[in-house]
Amino acid sequence: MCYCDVMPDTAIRPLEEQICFALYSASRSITGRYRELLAPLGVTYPQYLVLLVLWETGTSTVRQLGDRLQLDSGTLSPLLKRLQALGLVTRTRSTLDERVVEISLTPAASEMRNEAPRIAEQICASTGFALGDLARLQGQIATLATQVREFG
Amino acid sequence: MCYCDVMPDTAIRPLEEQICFALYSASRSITGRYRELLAPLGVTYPQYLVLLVLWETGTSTVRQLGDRLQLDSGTLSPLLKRLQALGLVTRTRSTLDERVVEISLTPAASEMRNEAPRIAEQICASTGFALGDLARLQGQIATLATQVREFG
DNA sequence: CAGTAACACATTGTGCACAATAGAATCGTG
DNA sequence: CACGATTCTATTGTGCACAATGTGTTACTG
Repeated sequence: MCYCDVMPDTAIRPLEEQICFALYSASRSITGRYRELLAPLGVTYPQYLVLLVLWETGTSTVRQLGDRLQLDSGTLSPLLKRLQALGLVTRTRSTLDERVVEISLTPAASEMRNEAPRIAEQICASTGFALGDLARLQGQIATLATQVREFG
Repeated sequence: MCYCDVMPDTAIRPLEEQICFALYSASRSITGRYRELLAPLGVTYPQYLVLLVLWETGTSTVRQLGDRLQLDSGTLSPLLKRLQALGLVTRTRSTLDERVVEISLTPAASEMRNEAPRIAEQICASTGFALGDLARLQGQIATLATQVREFG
């Protein structure tokens, strides 16, 4: 019998002691902190994630963005249209493979990259964790996510 | 300077190494696992969280549910109406304070509680973590969330 | 090379999250 | 007791997530 979320007599652990609620709650808390920091830039956290990938790659297909962020086209298609409406990305259909849409940064979005280090720094500070502890924690959470996705 | 999400030369850490993305990604992964397990019961994960609280308290006000789950009425009001439509909760306005709406379990929802231990057990197994490690991880994540909410 | 399978992206519909606002009830203070 | 402030819930509007489906394109296979 598993004692993780369940007590011996089949009583249920309060949600404050369940791993999923911890992840769910923490994710929303830290996303809320990002919301404050990203407000001046006018983008949401999922939009910022797309920019993070594009700052690294320059150009990505919708598929590549989806693989990286674990998001499908149902989420990305409208999100990318909003980024395009904000003048931050361009969407051009590939000439080699007409199924593919390539997403590229505009100069405005490239400029925004300068703000990223300060934002990341403030997020780290908000956690109250030492950097080593934070890295260790991040690694364990990433391992758990991979495990659940692949062998759940 | 913070090295958590930021490299010395102001290069940005790839999102795979950022704590927020780890939380965001892990939360969605494990919620997806819950989705499979909860499908036979016909409820979503946020709805299940409400049931978890009510299995513990029997009756709660909307405010109490919101405090516990860190959700506001904009999220809870429609969610609770859906739970009512499913025949799992009743919503009655308090006679002592007419502003308050009290949420109570129906017998059908009380029955469902028997399924909870098995679900929790399978979630624990899906993580691939030892129970002690899982508890330690859960504690650290909860600490981080509190820190970000209160001192972010 | 014809036909079918696989792939990339978009669309539709449902259900969260959350900000902003509204409306009704209660509380506190003069 | 009056009345302004606070509390509790609901509503509206925007933006994710995700399942299911549709459409056009490319790849495979006989």
